[in-house]
Amino acid sequence: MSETVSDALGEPAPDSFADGMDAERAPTRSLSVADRIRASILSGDFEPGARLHEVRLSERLGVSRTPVRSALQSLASEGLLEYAPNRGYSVRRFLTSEIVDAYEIRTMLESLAARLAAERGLTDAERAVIEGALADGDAILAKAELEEADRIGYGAVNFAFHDTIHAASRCRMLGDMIRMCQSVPQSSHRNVVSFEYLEVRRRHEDHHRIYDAILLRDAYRAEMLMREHVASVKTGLVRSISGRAPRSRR
Amino acid sequence: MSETVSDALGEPAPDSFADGMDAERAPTRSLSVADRIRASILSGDFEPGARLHEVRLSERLGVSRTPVRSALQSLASEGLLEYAPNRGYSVRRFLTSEIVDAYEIRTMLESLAARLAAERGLTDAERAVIEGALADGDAILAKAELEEADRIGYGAVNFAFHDTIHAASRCRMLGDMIRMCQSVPQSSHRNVVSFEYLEVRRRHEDHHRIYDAILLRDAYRAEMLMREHVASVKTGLVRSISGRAPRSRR
DNA sequence: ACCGCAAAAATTGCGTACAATCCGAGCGTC
DNA sequence: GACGCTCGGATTGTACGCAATTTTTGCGGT
Repeated sequence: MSETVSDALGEPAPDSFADGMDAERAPTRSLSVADRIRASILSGDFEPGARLHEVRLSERLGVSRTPVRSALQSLASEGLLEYAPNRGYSVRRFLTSEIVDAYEIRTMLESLAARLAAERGLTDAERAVIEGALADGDAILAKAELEEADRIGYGAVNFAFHDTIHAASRCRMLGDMIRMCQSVPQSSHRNVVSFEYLEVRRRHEDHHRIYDAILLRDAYRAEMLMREHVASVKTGLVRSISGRAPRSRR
Repeated sequence: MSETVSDALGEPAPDSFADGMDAERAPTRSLSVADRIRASILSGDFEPGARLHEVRLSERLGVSRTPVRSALQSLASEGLLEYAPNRGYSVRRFLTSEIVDAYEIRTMLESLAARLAAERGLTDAERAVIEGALADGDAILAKAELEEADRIGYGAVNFAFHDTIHAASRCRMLGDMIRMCQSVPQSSHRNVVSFEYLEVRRRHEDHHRIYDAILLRDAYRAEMLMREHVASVKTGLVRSISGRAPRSRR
């Protein structure tokens, strides 16, 4: 059993691209268009390095170039696209080294979030969410084997756990940066991390310990546990990339 | 003797706002306008929370609303402005806690950069730059007292040192994120950090040790030294904010 | 006076036309 | 045949006008 790395530590799922039926909950076309293009890229509709022509996108999406340009600029600032003046936007090409590096960064940021959460404490609501997530995870793992539905369920549990800690850090910039790390597409869904029962169980145990440390306001332990927790996912990713060490960069 | 925190670890200096004489080296109006508005904000031309009206800016800058809108969006993604759909952009208000938090984040990121630099090694050019910066710093500190020019000179030395390590991390996202931390305006140049001779000397000694660790490929030591190096600046900032502990948040 | 509501003003969002720039094909020269 | 140049098409950058939304203003009721 294995799943994409993205689920290993929790991540929102994209939806389809050119569905004109899009509910368009977004308050403005620019934002809506950005969401749709982002989802399209993350679902692999464009080759890495492909140019994104403003007119074609605007025709395909049924809007003018203006909101498309705005959306492209947003996506570039998110790191999903590259921009060259007078030469437009293209899908950013991620080297495997960049994907691994994103986990290095995320390791530092998530461990900081855990430390800050421990230092600053949790609200009642946050405690409730985490305890719910831990209980749900316990339930899923009570069975000795994981089905597809369990993996999806655990992904949600996992996301709730981490997301709540980000919130508990009371530091918006930190959450934003972690989001940027998560938005690095995992090499077009090609890189998978080992997702065996024991791996999940171990990560879930980590969650329990991290929560304990935060509750006890043990900032140092919370930081170190979270650091190891995320770093282990990186290690698994590196290993799965093909058993050999992360290849030289550039 | 003291200087703004921004110089304590190196940061580019902004230039004036509406100087139409602006060389406009930027390849496009949008980028040029973004630079000018950014400089204007960082130099304190706008109150925190102030709305930025597109038409007024476009008139003041002598361009149409289109590049202004593009520039505002860029600045918002940099974290300098806040955006609300249909309600425009306003200068982001930074709580002192957010400024301190930015240093917390930067501590983690810079220490990671130092570790990666140690793991991955320096190019000849990078070694040369750092050794030059260290030598220049030695020269400045040979005198037992610092004049204004020395402080400016040391700021440049300091910037070169850190910037080269960021580059040596071979991790673009890391550099980008550190830049975001640096772009948090230090509470309108009001927060200053102790900048006495001994403080600078100590930081310069840190630089020497960090460089040694990187040269020796001692990743752990490089990380820890850099962590303490940046954290000490944060501590100084917190102390200078008024001698009392960082006040409770929210 | 205070509150709610409606119309007007101000401001942002979007569409479209035009200008500037970039890229490649074709041609001429060496 | 290779190199450089010019020209044409394609694409992005900018200006401007109108539509949509928000905010302010003004009025009537209580």
